[in-house]
Formats: sequence, C-alpha cells, structure tokens
Amino acid sequence: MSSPRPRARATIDDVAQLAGVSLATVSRALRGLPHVRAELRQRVEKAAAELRYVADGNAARLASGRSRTIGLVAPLLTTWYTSQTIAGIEDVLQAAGYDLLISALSSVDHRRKLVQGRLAFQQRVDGVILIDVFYGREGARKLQIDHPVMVVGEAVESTPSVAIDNELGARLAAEHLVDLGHERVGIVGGMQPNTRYSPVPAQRRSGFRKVCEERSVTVTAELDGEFTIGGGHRTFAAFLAQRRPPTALFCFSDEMAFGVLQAARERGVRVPDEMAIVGFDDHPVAEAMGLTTVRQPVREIGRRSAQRILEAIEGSRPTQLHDQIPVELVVRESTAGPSNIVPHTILTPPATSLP
Amino acid sequence: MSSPRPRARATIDDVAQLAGVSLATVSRALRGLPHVRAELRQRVEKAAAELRYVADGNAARLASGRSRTIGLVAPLLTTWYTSQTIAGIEDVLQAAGYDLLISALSSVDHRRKLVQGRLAFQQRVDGVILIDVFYGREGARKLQIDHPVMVVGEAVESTPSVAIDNELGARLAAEHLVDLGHERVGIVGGMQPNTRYSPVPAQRRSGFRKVCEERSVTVTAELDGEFTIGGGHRTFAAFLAQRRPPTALFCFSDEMAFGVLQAARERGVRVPDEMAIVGFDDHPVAEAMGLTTVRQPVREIGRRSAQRILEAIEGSRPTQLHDQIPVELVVRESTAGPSNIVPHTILTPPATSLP
DNA sequence: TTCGGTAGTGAAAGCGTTTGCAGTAGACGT
DNA sequence: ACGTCTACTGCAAACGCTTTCACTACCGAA
Repeated sequence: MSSPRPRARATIDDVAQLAGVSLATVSRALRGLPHVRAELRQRVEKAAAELRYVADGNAARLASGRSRTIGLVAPLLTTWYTSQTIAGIEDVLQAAGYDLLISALSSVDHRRKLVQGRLAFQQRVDGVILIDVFYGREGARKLQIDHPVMVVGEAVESTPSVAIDNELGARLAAEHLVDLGHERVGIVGGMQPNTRYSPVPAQRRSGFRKVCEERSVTVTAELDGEFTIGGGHRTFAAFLAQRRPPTALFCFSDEMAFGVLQAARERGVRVPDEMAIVGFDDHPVAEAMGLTTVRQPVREIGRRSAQRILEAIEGSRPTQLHDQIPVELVVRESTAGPSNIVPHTILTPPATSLP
Repeated sequence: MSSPRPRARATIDDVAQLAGVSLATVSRALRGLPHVRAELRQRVEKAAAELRYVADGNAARLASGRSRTIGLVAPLLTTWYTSQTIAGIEDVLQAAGYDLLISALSSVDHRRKLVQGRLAFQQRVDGVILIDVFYGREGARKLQIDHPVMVVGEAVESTPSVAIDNELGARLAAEHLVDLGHERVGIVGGMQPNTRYSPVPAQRRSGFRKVCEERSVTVTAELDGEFTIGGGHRTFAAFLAQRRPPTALFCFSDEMAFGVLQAARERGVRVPDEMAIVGFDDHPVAEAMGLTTVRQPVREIGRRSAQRILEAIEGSRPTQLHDQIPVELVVRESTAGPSNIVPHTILTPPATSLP
C-alpha cells in the first residue's frame, strides 16, 4: 500500500553520493549558500528530492550552534489573549522556518523560575519572547538571557517590546462614556492572573481617570477583582451598594465585563439603560454579548513580536525599541446615555411571545 | 550585579574533570542510570550543580536518536477546546521532561499536508498526537507515521485514541429536555471548523435522536451551521420561521449556543421560558451565560492522551486501545419546562430600577 | 609569461552527547 | 591461591550535520 521507501532515513552522505558531489557541497546547495555552481545545485536538489532527504535538525543545531527555535514564556497558556498571541507568533515563525518552544509559568513555578534567574530552555533557543511576564524594574537583566529578548505587553526600559497603548484605549473608553453624557462612572479594575508587577492596570486606570478629570466627570469608585468573569461578577454588587451608584462601568477586560453583565442580569439592572458597560480586549464572545469594548489586535501583536525578534536574531538593526500597536473602540449595544430609557433593547428585551 | 559565571556553558567534560571521573560516568550518573557507585553519583551531581551544567539537548538527541519531544497536529490552535487540550498535554509532558512541538493545520495547508502523507516534523519527534484530525477510514495509515500515534477526539479502528462519549453526552441533553416535558425540540448542528470527516456531529445527532425516538418526542428540525457563535446565531431565525417551532434547542457546541442566546435576545424570545437551550462543552463563558450544557473535561482529555502516548513510547503495553472519558450534564438557567412562565428568571429579568 | 584574485569544491575537524565494549577491582566459592 | 562473578568505570566510536581551510581552476592584469 505504502510506496516503497528507503528503510532508514537518508543522510546527507546518501545525497552526496547520488549527486556525485561532496557532502559539504550538498549542505551548501540545500541551504542556498553561495559558492555552488548552478548546475551542481540543481543536481543536488534533484537527488535530495529523490531520496526525500530532510536534514536532521538535531545534528544541524549541534553543529551550527543555532537552533532556529524561539522560546516563549507566558504566565498562562489557556487564556484567549495568550493563545491568540501565540497564534500570531506561529504565523510568522512557521513561514520563517522557526520552531516555537513553549514554557508555561504555571503559578507554582512562576516565582521559582524567575527568581532562580535562568530559563531552562535557554540553551535551546535563539531568542525568547516574554508575554505578560513582568518582573518589575529589574527588567530582563535578572533573567540573564543571552539571546535577543522581546517583551510583549509592556515597554521596559531598554528591552525591545511590543505593546498596545493602554492609556489610549482607556481614554477612548472614557471619552465615549463622557460623550454619551455620563457624569458618574465606575472602574472595574484589578490584577491580571498569575502576574506580578503588571503595569497594565495602572495604565488603563490613568488614561481613564485623566479624561474624567479633564471633563469633570466623577469616578465614584475603582474596585478591584481578578481579570476574570468571577472577578467582574463579584465587583458589581459593590457598585450597586454605593449611595449613588455610577451610571456606567469601565472594565479592565472583557471577561470582567461578562461577569458584570451576568451580575446585572441577575439583579435586574438593565444594560445599557440603567448601566452602561465598556470592556477591553474584544474577545470573540463580546460581539455575541453586544459588549462595547476597546479592541486590541492580539494576533497582530503576536506577529509583530515574532517579526521583530527574528530581525534581532538575524542581526539587522531594530526599527525601533518600543513598538506600540493602535487600539480602537468598538461600540455595540452595551452603552448608551444615562437614564435614557429605551423600551426595546437588545440586551434586555421586553417579554414577547413567539410568533 | 550578576554573579560571576563561566563565560561559556559548561560541557559534560567540565563536569567530568571537576568530579574526577570520566564523561561516560557523568552521563550515566546524571541520567540516573544504574552501575554508578552512590558516592560517585553524588560527587558528579555536586560538580554539575556547581557548574550549572545542563546537558545540551541537541547533542543528546543526536547521539541517542530519541528526541523527548512529542509532535502535535491540530486544525486550529486558537479555539478554547484546542488550547485547553494542549494545556493538559503540557501538564504531563512537562513533568516527564518532554517537549511539545506544535504544528497547526491552517486551513490552507491542511489538505496538502495530509494528502502528501507525511508530517514535516516526523523526524524530530518520538510520537505524535492528533487533535480533531479526521482523515476518514484510511486512518493513520495514510500519514505514514513511524512513531506511536494518539488520536484525540475520535476512536479510529486500530489507532489508540482518547475521546469523549459523544452519544452519551447527547443522550444526557435529550433526557434532560424530555424530563422537563418538552415535546418538540430542535437540533442546532453543523461541522467543526477546518475539519473534514469529523464523526462528532453524527455521534451527537445519533445520541440525541435515539432518546427522542424512545420517548416519542418530535425533532422539528436539524439545521446546520458552523461550530461558531455566528453559526448558532444564523440558525436560530430558521427555527422561529417554522410553522410550529420547537420549545427547546440542543446545540452541538457552547459557542453555537451563545449565538442562539444572542439571537433569542435580539428577537425577544425569552430563555428558558419560551425556548430552552442546551449547549455542549462547558466553555468558561457558559457559566456566565447561565447555559445548561454537557461538560467535557477537556484538560483531562489532554492529560490522558499525553500519558498514554508516553506509555506507548516507553514501550509498556497500552492499557486499552480506545479510552473513553465520561461527560456530565451541567444544569443551569437556560433550561426549564415548556411554557412554564417564571416571572423572574436570571436570563431575562423584569426591568427594575436601581436601589 | 607570471602573478594576484576569485569562485567553486572537498577533506576533515569539530559540535556535545550516548552507549557498546573492554577492562578493573573486589567478593566469593573452592 | 586461583578462577569466576559482579559491579563499576572508562575508552572511543558513533550520531549527522556545519564550517574552516586548503586546494584547484580559471580569469584578467602586469
């Protein structure tokens, strides 16, 4: 059934022999290096194809010292944000013939690995990408990485980075709310999971508050939860308990917003009529929930970071140290002006019977 | 600032010299092989620790021919299901000191790669796990994989697999609906993205329909969409257009159910009063949406498949060919009996004003 | 004609492990 | 005292590439 193929995998010697050249020439020809006559190159390529020859990566890496592999460190692999970023990185790496070696910083190991100051896979990679790994002001120095490093999510001093403009995103959200006429707003803030020293919450807070100050809008409270559905859910009750609750809520992540939306439904608070909600991310479910949110192009962020680390490895001058990706506001049904009671809204329709 | 460490990475020779033994002994000692006196073993370990020695994986793999790496193929890396499964696989692999090499079957490459019948990374791995890669009856034979293979998501003839009991899951959903008193139900079915020949929809359909038949319940229609939010959303309208629409809907995935929920809200159909909804997966957002669903322990599936492929690689007899993971029904607020109008429900509360 | 260049090619020295095989030392039985 | 085992230990040969260096043609300039 299967076509007759050589018992063991062909080696570079087999190709050399079949092509009638030395193995050095095969190596050069197949890798597209110069100093090989066009005719020979063709002969080699033909022989290689015939034998279905593929260079043994381990041997190649051992001999060259280069691994064509990028290491990836992230606190959590399973979040939507992280997996999207990884997908973006993969897009680029795959095209460039690089592999991705992934190391999760499960909460247990997190601290230990970082404190011990060395990444286990260091020796196997040509560069490392850090997603949402924040280690304070000490920066990459502490990690003692001998290869190019790329930080995703934060602009740290002298380490190249790709990040979104969190301040801008938060400003957009604030301006939207203020423009709608809200005068009392709340912030559903908190910490990202498995992460210490994340600057993200501070940036979002700052951008949001600045606009509120400029436009004389009251921030009734900023309450912290986790960056999860549950975190948002728990926070909502506290806002309602205020003497004069806000008429709009800005959540630091879409998942928190989902929790808020859920809590609002449970307590009979109508969105957006009685409470406007803005999220941050543009998670796929956000559209289904009709959530107004700040969209960050996560996959694009991944792509960009991969491109830039390849540049660094290949030795070309970095275009710029800190790469800032634009964000945009996506307005959906979860926001409207305050006390602007609309009888029929998408999120909480009046009860109607089936046709 | 950084502690003084040797310029270049220590090799096994350095350790041997420091410990005063041959490099062969170092290799054996560090890998826990027998035939090393306890005293020497300790001396070696101390020396290795002192030099921060870590064996060079490339050299080790080249010499041993074993890569301690598992290859992973999946149609889509970014879905919640896939990333959870991968996380489970990682749990096990990391503990066992194995690496994971990931290859996405982006829709473009999908067909070509499979048809060409060979996985590019074959030479680099000790085994491969196929997630939701269905290639029809031809089975793994076509892929010509020389290593142990593990299929996740389908039980194919003679290839070891880990899968959930889709029929059972669908039966649980159907029984729940029938027990609640529904007499007219609909199926929101379809195809998984980027996948051909998936047996999953057929299994879910079959389980569901069997129960309906047994209990004399009418399936008003089975409408196909994609396994996405949009797919569910589009399908809903078609059900409402039926002369006598169903009072309950069984969706093949939670994401489809999200789309259905969204559509229901938009059209003013109250859930669960006017329409009960059951999903499949237990996606994290399902809880926030109050969705009744069939839970499959995805991470556990990943773990199991990793364990089993390691067993196969290590050469121990497989415990069993097809591993079936149990599923369970999680009842939330999106299901209730038909026309059982409850005034205050979680999903569509009456409008109340803020306290 | 001679000479310095240049492009193409091959021989061979690594790269840092693993592992088969041979050798050694001590224990034990006779 | 002399084999005969065991239990270690080390030597050295792979593993399959990459890359340096030397060498050969061949070119054009002097």
